Amino acid sequence: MYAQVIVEYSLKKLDKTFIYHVPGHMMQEIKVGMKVLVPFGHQNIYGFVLALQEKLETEIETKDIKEIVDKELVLSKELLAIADFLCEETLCTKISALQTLLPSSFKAKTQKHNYNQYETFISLNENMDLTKYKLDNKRSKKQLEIIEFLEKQKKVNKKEINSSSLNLLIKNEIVKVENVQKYRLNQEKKKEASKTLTKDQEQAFTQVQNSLNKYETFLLYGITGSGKTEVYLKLIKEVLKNGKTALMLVPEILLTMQIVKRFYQEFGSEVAILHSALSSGEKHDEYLKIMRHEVKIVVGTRSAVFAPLENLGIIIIDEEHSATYKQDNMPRYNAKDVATFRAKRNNIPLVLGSATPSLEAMARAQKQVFKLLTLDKRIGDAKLPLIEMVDMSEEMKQRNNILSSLLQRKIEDRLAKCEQVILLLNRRGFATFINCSNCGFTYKCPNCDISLTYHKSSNNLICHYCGYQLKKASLCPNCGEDSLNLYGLGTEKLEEYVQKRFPMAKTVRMDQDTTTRKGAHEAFIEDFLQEKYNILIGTQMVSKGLDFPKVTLVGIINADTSLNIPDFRANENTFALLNQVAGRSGRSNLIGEVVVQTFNPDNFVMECVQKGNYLTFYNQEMAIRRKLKYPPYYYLVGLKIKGKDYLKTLEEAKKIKKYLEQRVDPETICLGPTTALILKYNNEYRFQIIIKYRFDQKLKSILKEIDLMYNENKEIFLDIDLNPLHS
DNA sequence: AGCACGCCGACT
DNA sequence: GTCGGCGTGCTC
Repeated sequence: MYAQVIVEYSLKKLDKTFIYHVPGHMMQEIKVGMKVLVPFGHQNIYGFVLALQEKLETEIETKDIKEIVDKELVLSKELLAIADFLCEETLCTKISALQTLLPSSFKAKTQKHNYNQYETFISLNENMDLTKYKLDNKRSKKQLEIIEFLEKQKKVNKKEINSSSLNLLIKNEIVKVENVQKYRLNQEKKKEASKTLTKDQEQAFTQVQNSLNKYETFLLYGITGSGKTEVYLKLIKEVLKNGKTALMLVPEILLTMQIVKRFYQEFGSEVAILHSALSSGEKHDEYLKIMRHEVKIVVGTRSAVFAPLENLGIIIIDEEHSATYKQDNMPRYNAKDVATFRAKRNNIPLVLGSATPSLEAMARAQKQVFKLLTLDKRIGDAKLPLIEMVDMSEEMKQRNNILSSLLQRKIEDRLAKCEQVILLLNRRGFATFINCSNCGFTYKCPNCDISLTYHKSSNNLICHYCGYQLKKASLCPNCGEDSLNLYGLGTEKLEEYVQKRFPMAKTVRMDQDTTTRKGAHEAFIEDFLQEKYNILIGTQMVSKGLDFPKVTLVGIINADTSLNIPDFRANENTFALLNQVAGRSGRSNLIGEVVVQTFNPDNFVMECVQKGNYLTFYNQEMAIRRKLKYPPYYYLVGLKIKGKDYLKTLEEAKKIKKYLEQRVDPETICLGPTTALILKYNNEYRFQIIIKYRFDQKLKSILKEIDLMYNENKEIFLDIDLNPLHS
């Protein structure tokens, strides 16, 4: 028997199977989807078996497979099909598709490490004659004690006893030893009385329930606080009742910890979680639980969409509009597409939930491709917050350039009432750039084409793109004068300002800089929930999924930052972000307020945020997308051409553009090359070409061709992004 | 990716 | 005469 093996190196040249002979002793065990060790050239490397065959089609020399690496790991037909799908959707190699399906501990790679952890249990060996053993008067008192203890306890952890007498008992086979795999994460079920659903929730539930046995996509459009999670929980319970399994994706687990807790309460050890903040050992264990069918539900971030659940009954994607579902390095897959693929394959429903659906999703719902389910009321007596816009250009005249007088008054009011406040500023650090008033010098990143952000706590200047760091000098490094001025506002400065302005308030800042320590994020949230702080200051980290009943005021400090990014999704992202944060206010019986500080109060996005009107936003933004030929009316492809030499790279980009234009469908639009948003990044110049198309049968093969052409090129790097989220 | 093979420069 | 530089070519 022979096996087709794909090897561990991700190279276009090696993107094919190699045929190996299966030695006789492996014949019974070997299966398609297994990881094997094979001799390759002058070394032994790892690979996956993609097919088995009896005979060789052509007479070629073959080598023997060395060993089956892990008998438990067998990639299912479905996982292998997903790998094919990924190759097709992202133009990546087969092996890199397979590797991205797996947590790092299971990938095919040469360095290895044993991830399994065991616990040792001891018990009495029933096959031995205990009475006889005990009667032997050579036995020490300690030994007899242990035997007695084990007679009562039956089985105990070896750690509880561990003594030399125990070791003697083990040697004499009176006590037997058992190694049991220990999982790093364990959750007890804490049964909380299931909440009864509201009429709206019930209706949404029933509609999905009615199509549990067929492929259908639902868009659950539910405003913030409308209780989407409870609908998910009930659906999953229903699916489990039918003996099937469930997959639930969330944008970022840390920010959705409250949802995960709900899942643990409800399902306990039936849940596995998968996300990037887990250690590789923890991920390994969670993955094993899934493979061994010990869990029925997987909750996780993007890559959890590859969870090897069998007998899937439903896939749910919460916060469907979130950009985190798309991987922004190779392979650039979108978990939503993978979920759709799996839902189709398994004939099961896919539920997309959001308070601010992506335009793509809502457009499909409007065209009846997706079934629209609406939750337009908040649970309980909670009312939607009152949103006020403040024109910051007016405030600036009164020198209120950080907090408007309205926001200041309202903060004072909340502090007096002992209610809580969230302030959102989507920019970390202290000052966004530093400028010398004497000679005009500014600090810039030497690797990237942007100015450095000043972080006061560490007195560092940091590039937020490549991570370059520099200690800040007190005098201008160019002219030596003491005339460096700080401009721009970051969360660090905001916190300092708030502390000065409201000295009696306790503030806490949550951004990448304060939450790097593992668990810091959760600790902040827990403390804020317990009202140890009055004011929470943070980046968009504070916007998602959190439920603080005592928060009655949300201040959005600079609502325009995300609006001014030159990206076709800037409006959509801004609306989603502002709506999301606003939704943090007034989630209980207390009425909530939101103050949005903006320089563009007349912008339609701001108007829609103010009215909390998603559908108006949707309609207006759709008109813009149609006019400018952007998704969902057109599909996009983004090509990035990168290289160390500015001119050579630009020349090559122009060549690619020309080549494309000659070959694509006449209806297809090719734009560029233009400089990328950040022209120089990590010492490379970057240009981009955008392709817009509606139907183009040939496009993918043309792209594959171009990709191959630049594969060998050592000076120019080509990066193709099918359906990019940004442009 | 890694490793061998191969063909040119400064050394015991 | 040899050690070693890294260019190129191949891996069932």
